[in-house]
Amino acid sequence: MRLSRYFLPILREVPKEAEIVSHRLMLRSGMIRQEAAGIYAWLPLGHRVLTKVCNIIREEQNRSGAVELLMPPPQQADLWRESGRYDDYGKEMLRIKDRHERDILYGPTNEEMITEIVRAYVKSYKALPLNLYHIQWKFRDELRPRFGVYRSREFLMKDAYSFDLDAAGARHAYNRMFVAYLRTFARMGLKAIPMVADTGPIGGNLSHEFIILASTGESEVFCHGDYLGMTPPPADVNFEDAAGLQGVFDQWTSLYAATSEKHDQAAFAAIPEASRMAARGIEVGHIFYFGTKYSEPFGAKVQGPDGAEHLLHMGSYGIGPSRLVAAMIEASHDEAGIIWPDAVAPFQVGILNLKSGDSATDAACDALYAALTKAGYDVLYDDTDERAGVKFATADLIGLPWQVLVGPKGLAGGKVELKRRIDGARELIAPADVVERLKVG
RNA sequence: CGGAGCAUAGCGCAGCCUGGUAGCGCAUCUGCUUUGGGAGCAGAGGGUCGCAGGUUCGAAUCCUGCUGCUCCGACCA
Repeated sequence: MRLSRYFLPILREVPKEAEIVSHRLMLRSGMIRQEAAGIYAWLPLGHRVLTKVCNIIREEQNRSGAVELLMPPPQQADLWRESGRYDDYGKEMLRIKDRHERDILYGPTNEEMITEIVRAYVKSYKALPLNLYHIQWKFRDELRPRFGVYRSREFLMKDAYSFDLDAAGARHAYNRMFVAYLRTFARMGLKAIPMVADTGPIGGNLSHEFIILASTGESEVFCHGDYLGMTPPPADVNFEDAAGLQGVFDQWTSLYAATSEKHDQAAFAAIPEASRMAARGIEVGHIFYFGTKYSEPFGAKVQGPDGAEHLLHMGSYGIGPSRLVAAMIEASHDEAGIIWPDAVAPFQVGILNLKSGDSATDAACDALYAALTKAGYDVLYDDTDERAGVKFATADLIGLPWQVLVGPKGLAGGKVELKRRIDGARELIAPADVVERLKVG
């Protein structure tokens, strides 16, 4: 993409409402624009990151055996009356009347709808296990939205719902998601720690929050320091192997880790002092096993091998991609701007033409742009006629992981400069070697 | 939902108290000079001063109502 043809509204000054660093940087780098309290438009740069985050989530959900569908944001109130949550949910639920005075709501979650769908079609244990997920906009009318897309009213959520014949099957389903989540966050360059959690209004008896550590995190968390050194499960983990997955689960839950609500001072004190970590955390995922809480009111049953009818055992599993984007910035930035992990960077490589209009520099940039694009990289080519300093500042602000600086000084020696955003390391390199060099990482 | 505040150009702000032709910085456009870490000079464009009433010869400014937004607290992917 040529920057001169792109839509990247960079702000030099920060809008006053932005309190936390991720909100400030998302506004400054032209990723989002606020349209109302807690409601945001995703501008092209932000949309690119959000899309990449969703794709990683999607790949790992699919790998674990979950199946994607798409349910609508508006739902009929009657569906929620079946579970009793239409009255329970309170003012967080956005309620609407259509032209026929029918009660409609903008979905804050989808347990009811997915249970209705499964109830309609799934009649036999042979269709199980089943895990259906979608990535869709949710609305929760928060008392006080804040911190940009971190706590917005409209937000994107990946929500998965598992259906099994019995508690043992549901436990396997829970562990599949547990492992998929470990992999998902690791691929985004995040160290997410699973912590014992409250089940809250969703109900149930087994639940974990996935927390990443960041000094600006909302909740206080306590855990064993060894979590930071643990290796996530590999890509070829066997999701059919119930015992193997339970082993991974046991390993990742063997050490102490809890949010402040579930904190056990005595257990924490038992950890050797050097390994005790008390920090701030950001919740980026939450998984629940809740048994027959919804299948019972909905009458969602299948016939088992014994010929009898069995209520489905369910779990639900959420990740907020829009919040995740903000969380990644909280966890990875410096004074100059965002530092994106390669996997989610809006563009992997930036080409900075330090002297637009100089024919040799233009030609070198054009050639590099063509070569990198052909090699499959997402490239942002800054071909504007801004000064070099402006281009450096822009590339660092929007967090391009690799930056190729092309100017007359370097080209005089047959070189361009390759800069790594994360540590500022630079190396002089021949333009023809850039593609090969990036493969090394 | 309790408490506090704000609303004037894309962004940040002044002007309001004491009514009298709507301003500053950044950004944008034009020209010249610059050109490897957010350039300089000169010029230009851009506003129903959140909305609706009222007071007044005259309202950004005073009064009333409304709307939107932000911050602090309790709740939340």
